[in-house]
Amino acid sequence: MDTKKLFQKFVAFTTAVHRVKHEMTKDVRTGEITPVQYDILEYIAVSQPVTLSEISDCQHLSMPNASRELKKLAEKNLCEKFAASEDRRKQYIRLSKKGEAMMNKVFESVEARFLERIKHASEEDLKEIEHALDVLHAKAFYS
Amino acid sequence: MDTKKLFQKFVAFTTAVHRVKHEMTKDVRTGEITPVQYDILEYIAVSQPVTLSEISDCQHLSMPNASRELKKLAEKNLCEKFAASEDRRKQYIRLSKKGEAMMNKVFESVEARFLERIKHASEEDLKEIEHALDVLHAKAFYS
DNA sequence: CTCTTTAGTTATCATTTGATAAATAAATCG
DNA sequence: CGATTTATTTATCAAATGATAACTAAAGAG
Repeated sequence: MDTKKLFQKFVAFTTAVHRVKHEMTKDVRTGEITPVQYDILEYIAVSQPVTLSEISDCQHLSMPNASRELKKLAEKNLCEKFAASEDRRKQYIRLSKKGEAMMNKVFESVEARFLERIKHASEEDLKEIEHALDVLHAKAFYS
Repeated sequence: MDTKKLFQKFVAFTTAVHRVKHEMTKDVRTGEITPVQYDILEYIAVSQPVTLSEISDCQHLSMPNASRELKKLAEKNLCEKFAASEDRRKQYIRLSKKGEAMMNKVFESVEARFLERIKHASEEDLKEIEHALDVLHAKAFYS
């Protein structure tokens, strides 16, 4: 196998994923939050409940900066902190009602665009897409 | 086909691509340039020669901001502008020798990590990966 | 019970990024 | 030719982000 060619495809593909993701989410960000705050909210939505340390690690933010941004999100009533019973230093974070509502709207909108994007795909195509997602996730974009 | 489930895979996959790309490129950025400047350089490297307007469009930067960042890159001798003969308002932009050298090193390093990432894949696996890249690029992450 | 480590906060400062207004200069349109 | 559009620049300001130091409070180790 010509891995050089494979690598080029890998790069082009990665760029395409970036572009498409940006296009699908660019206007879902309300004026209320910054890009970094949106990323944090998205992460919480998918992984809640999470700790501050996890946000810091996964979003590549220092603890002080993560703490600051989370405070702003809490002030905007988009997420809530609650103490962990096992360890009183820790706190778990989850979306508030308002945060849930916002992220639900976001995901609905993104899903609609996704469906639009695959609307001309046949049942076969969809199977192929699903399989391709599984393959790449497992063999190239694993953690 | 359960498109709900497919959408969830799509989201999880997109996140994984982000994460992997970040991991593969995080330390290739020398201290000399900012993240936005790195993105511009990467875009020039792949698409050169490009115009300022193209950078502005593709990198989602306003013209004034694109112009500013490009000026900084030119001052660092990482890229060069040259007038377009057809239209004297335009200028084409390409990497300088130094910029080429920098980006070559970057791509080498990323390629090495890519190879590391797929080193345990069999010849069959590689074929499957390549096919999956083609399928997804054409049917889900097209432009 | 001290010592060290872990989780998180607050404050501060520098840098980066984004947004906007106003300018130049060349191309194109009528 | 004059008016408009296109490509780009410069300047300026506000906001977002990143980095660092110094702090509190609880947990865990010996």
